[in-house]
This record gives sequence, C-alpha cells and structure tokens, in this order.
Amino acid sequence: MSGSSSVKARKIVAILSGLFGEIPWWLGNADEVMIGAILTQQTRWENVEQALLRLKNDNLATMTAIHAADPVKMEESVRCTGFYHIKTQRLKSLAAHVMDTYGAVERMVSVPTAKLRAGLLSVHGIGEETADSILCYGFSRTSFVVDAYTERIVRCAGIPGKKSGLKEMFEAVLPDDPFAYRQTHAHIVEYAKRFCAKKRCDECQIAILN
DNA sequence: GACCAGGTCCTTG
DNA sequence: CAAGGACATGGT
Repeated sequence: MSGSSSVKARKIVAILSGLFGEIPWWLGNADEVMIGAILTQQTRWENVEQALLRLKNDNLATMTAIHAADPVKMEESVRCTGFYHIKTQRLKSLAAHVMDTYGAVERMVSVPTAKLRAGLLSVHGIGEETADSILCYGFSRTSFVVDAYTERIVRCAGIPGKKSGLKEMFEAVLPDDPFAYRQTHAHIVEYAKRFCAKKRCDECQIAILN
C-alpha cells in the first residue's frame, strides 16, 4: 500500500463528501437489499426497482418466499432487469443458502462479517461486489463495495496500476463506521456515473489529483 | 441500429 | 492470470 495511493484515496473520499454531502442511497431491509444486489448486476437501478415492486406485489420479496416460489412465476417479475433466467436461479441459490445455513434472515445479524461474507461468496452467482453490497447495505457492515465505477474513479485519480486491492485501499482509509462506507460508495457511483466516461476522463475534477 | 447498464462464471491463450 | 464471450431486457 504505497502512501501515494492512500493519500489520493483519502482525497477522493473527502472531495466527494464535500460535493454531495449526505445522500440517501440503497435503503431497504436485508431481504430487499439481497434481492436488489443480485438484480442490479450489470443492470440499471431503475429496472431493479420495477422488479422489486412486482415481487412485492406477489409477496415474493423475501428469502423465505423465494425459497418456496415457482421460478417461472419469479421470472415474470424479474424479466425487466435482463438476464432474468440466470438471476432467478441466483435468487433461488441465495435463498437456499440463507434458509439452509441460518434458518432465517434475522439470524444473520449476529454472524461475524467474515463468516457471513464467506458464506455469500460460496453461493453460485454471488461475487465480491454483490457480497459486499449485501454486507454493507443490508447488514450495515464495514465491508467496502468496489464496482466498475470505483475502478473508473481510481483511474481518473491516477492511482497507478491498481486493478485489485481497491477494497483494502479504501478500507484502510475509511473510519470504522458503516455509514461512512455506505456514503462513500454511493458518492463514488453518483460521481463516476456523471463525470467518468468509460474510457476517458473528461471534465472530471478528480483528475486534479494528478 | 449501436452502445451501455451499480457482475459473475466459464473457457482460452 | 488476462481477455473474451454468454447471459437479456430496457433506455439513450
């Protein structure tokens, strides 16, 4: 962890915090966050909200319900998020893991973060971003979420040769506070979505760090 | 019509 | 390990 990278990471956090202040982001109970985390894979959030509404209408917005649900029925609600077949499978797998391992979502709140994370990662279709999103926003854990936007903003900031280790880099810089973790990831997404083009970095103030 | 979206897994070189 | 393709609908 070179000092230079940490300094820039700190600056990113501070700049974005000043830019956005407190913003509401990804609110919802643990069940909804888990469902949303899978549905939002490679998909716009607005579409996920639609699917979530449909699932709620059918009383399918809980792990318990999904565990017992007809997959074909679920696909109707989830279709608008794309990859609907595979996502239905992933929701089923997650529900099975939760119910078989813990018996209920509420039981998960007393499980240590590392153990919770390992369990989530063992589910087929749940990778690091999805697992950390669930931990951070669903269970209020200090597990930093790294996504495509995080990689973009880091590139804009000129942090050298960082393809991996971003999670650790930000965690080393953030206070031990779940709220800070939630806000910082939210800030990064909102900023990068607007200013960090996929390939270039035009009009991006983060580039000032260079 | 082309391109992209708050990923993950599998297959190749 | 890095890179490329599959998974799929909906918006710009």
